[in-house]
Amino acid sequence: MQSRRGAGALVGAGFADLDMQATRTTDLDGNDKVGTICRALRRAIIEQALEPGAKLPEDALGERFGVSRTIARHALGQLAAQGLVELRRNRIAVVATPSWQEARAAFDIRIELERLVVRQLAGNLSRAQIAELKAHVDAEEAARAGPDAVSIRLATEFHILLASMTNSPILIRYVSEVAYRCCLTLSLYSRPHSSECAINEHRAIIDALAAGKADDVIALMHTHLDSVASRALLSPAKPRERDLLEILAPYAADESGAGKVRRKADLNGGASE
Amino acid sequence: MQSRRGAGALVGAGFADLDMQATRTTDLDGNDKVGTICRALRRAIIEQALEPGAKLPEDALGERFGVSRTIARHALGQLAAQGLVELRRNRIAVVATPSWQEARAAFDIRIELERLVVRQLAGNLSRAQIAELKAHVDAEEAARAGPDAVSIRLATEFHILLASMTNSPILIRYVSEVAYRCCLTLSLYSRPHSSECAINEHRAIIDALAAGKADDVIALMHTHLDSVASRALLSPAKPRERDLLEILAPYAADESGAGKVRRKADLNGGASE
DNA sequence: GGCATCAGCCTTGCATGCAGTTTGGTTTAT
DNA sequence: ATAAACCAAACTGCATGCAAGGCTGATGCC
Repeated sequence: MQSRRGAGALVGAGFADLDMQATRTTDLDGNDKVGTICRALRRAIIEQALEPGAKLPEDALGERFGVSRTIARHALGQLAAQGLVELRRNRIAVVATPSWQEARAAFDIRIELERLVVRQLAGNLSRAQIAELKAHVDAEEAARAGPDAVSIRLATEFHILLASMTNSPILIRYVSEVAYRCCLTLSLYSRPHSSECAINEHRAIIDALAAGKADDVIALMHTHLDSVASRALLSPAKPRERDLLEILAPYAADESGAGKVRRKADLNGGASE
Repeated sequence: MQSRRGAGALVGAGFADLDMQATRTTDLDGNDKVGTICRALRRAIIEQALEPGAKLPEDALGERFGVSRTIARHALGQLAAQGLVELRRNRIAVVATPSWQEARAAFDIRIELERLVVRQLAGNLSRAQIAELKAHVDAEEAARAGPDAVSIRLATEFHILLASMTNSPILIRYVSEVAYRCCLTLSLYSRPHSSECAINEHRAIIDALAAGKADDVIALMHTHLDSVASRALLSPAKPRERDLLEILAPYAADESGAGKVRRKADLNGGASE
């Protein structure tokens, strides 16, 4: 046994069912144990089982996945390279907590990358591929009954599925990475997910892709991603649990006027600094 | 000591002067030993001291940099995540050898990303930043006398310098990564580097940025990168040492001409051993 | 009572050791 | 002589052990 104390940090985070699942994505990670941990952690992150800021001690990870710290450490390094984890020297790794500006930048990048995807794909999809896309959207539809986390993951994976049809490893990788990053930001800034419109937009994109109308697809994808970003990032700062100092600011100075809600949050809220 | 055989693989690769240099770039890598090795290796790769396909045994790396295999391994993992190194299970890591299609895709992505950069930067640069850019181009100019490798590196770093002025960590990172990848492909497919035009184009971009004419800058950057890509990737396939089968094809049927060059050494020797 | 100091544990940083896989040369059988 | 089999060295995959740095709670001082 190697755990000392931190094991508890992860135990409650909902790992029960995603240990060895390690399904597709693409091949952002290898096929070895490191890759397994990466996929499991990423999935936990994008499904919000691990919220931004959650601690990821090497010991606990290693114990949980039945590997040594060495491997857990390596996996954290990979996830850090993908921007999902923050690694500070001599400190416990944590799930990344992108700022609002970073989130916005990620969406901007994503829009450009996915423009490349649909530009290349428009009119070049096989019948089987179109069927696969439609099946995925059907799965999204079905998942509306389930938890939001799954809907969000499926919506993200729709875009990754699209990218994977380009057969361009680089494009696939960057789209995957940035899509996951965007997905991560949703858990930070987005209000309860409303997926119905996204699903319709996905269907529209598929139709336009099948019709081969490149310009239309590009426009559709752009507005789709833009609206996703807008829904997610509407308020320049809606720090859920991000900055303890900001959260507690309203409570800080009101020893007297107990009923008041001092909107200190506007400070970094409006200015979006 | 820990080297067994492969130590020699790297000794001849020109590491003498780039061990602990570990200059800026941005913060693609950490500040620790792993980051040091990453930066050194990346620099060796983009300066073509390590050609695509060169072997990178963990032992040799560790010995050369005075660290254990663990660290060397981690560094290789990071570089693999950035696409500069290829990692196959149970096999020696090698410098990445992107296909022509991948190279083209990398340039396409780069064009989009750098469009974001200049769009954001146009008209928003301080006097000091403009001076810094001009100084960099001057350095490029000065480096024309030196080896091509340095010119290529400086040209790449001009773009990274631009990106770093956006203050968007994500954009900086992706531009850096993809720029390095493109730089790597130059050593595969490009003919002897001709840098004079690139330098002029860089100056033009700076001027347009300073003038704040966003559309002009975007167009300039686009044509600049496009021409770089064209110069580099003009011939859809010019495999320098890539495909052993292709290289040896001419030699296949001539047992008679014995006085020819003893190509045995170039087989795997040209790259690493 | 409040604040600075400090000690001990938790955690990371890194090296080393062992086991399994690949490699390339040698041996052996045809 | 050729090709299959084999064997030893090299290399990777991974776990473990030790030292150093950060965090937490306790102690002492103001």
